[in-house]
Parts: sequence; structure tokens; C-alpha cells
Amino acid sequence: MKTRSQTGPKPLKTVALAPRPSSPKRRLRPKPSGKGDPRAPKKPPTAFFYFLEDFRKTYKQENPSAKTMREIGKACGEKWKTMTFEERVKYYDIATEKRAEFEKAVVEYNKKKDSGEMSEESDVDYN
DNA sequence: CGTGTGATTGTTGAT
DNA sequence: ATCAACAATCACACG
Repeated sequence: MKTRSQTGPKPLKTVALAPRPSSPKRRLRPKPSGKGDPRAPKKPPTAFFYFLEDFRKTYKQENPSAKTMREIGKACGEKWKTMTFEERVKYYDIATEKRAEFEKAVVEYNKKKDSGEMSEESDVDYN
């Protein structure tokens, strides 16, 4: 948290890493110009991400020289589609549980706000 | 030195 | 119903 304005936004995208046949800039991330809630529950990883977590380990073992997620991501996505529903269901189940927990966290998060942490910057821990 | 970018799909909120 | 944004992660580029 610091130097965000100091460093300034870097819209410079050096694509020298990987050639993009077509750059479908899918989603740009507009920076929250407003404020971010420090205790706002973030979205839980999707089933795909859990698969990634497991896949990364395997990929690293077979390819210790694995560069980064970008390469793994593609490999994962390709394999993910080849996986049968039964195999994917395993990860869906995990994600589903996490989502339930996530929703619960949101409720508590709202409670804290109701507690009195509405807009004062007091660093009091209500834990 | 710090941070933004890119790539993957799934989930969710908003309109 | 449909779009857009964000979730983890890591090498690399830029100021």
C-alpha cells in the first residue's frame, strides 16, 4: 500500500514474452479508484483453480523447468476440457463448499460493518 | 524496488 | 438473459 500513485499506473504491456496471435483483451481490470475493504471476503477460487493447484504440482514434477502459470494455464485449460465430468465434479464439489463458506464470511463481514466499522478509520480490531 | 501484465476457466453480481 | 470483473500464480518488463 504504498506508492501506488508514486509508481503510477503502468499501462505498458510488454508482450515480448509470448506472441499473441490475437490479443482478445478479455477483461481489463479497472482499478478501484474508490476504496477497498480490507476485510472484504474475496471470491473463492473456482473449481478450475483447485484443479490448477493440483495440476501445477504435477506439471512442475514432469517439467521442473516449467516457466509460469501462463504455460501451465494453457495446458490446464486444454486438459481440463478433456477431463470427464466425474473428474471435474470432484473439484466442483470443493469449490461448492468453499462458496458456502464464502457466503458465510460475507454475512459476518456485513455484521462487522454494522458493528460500527462503517466509516471510521479506527484500527480497532473487533476480533 | 515495486507493481502491472498475461493466461486459464468458473462463479457471481449487475443491468 | 448477457456482460464484465475477479479469483491464484509466477516470470518478466518498465520507471
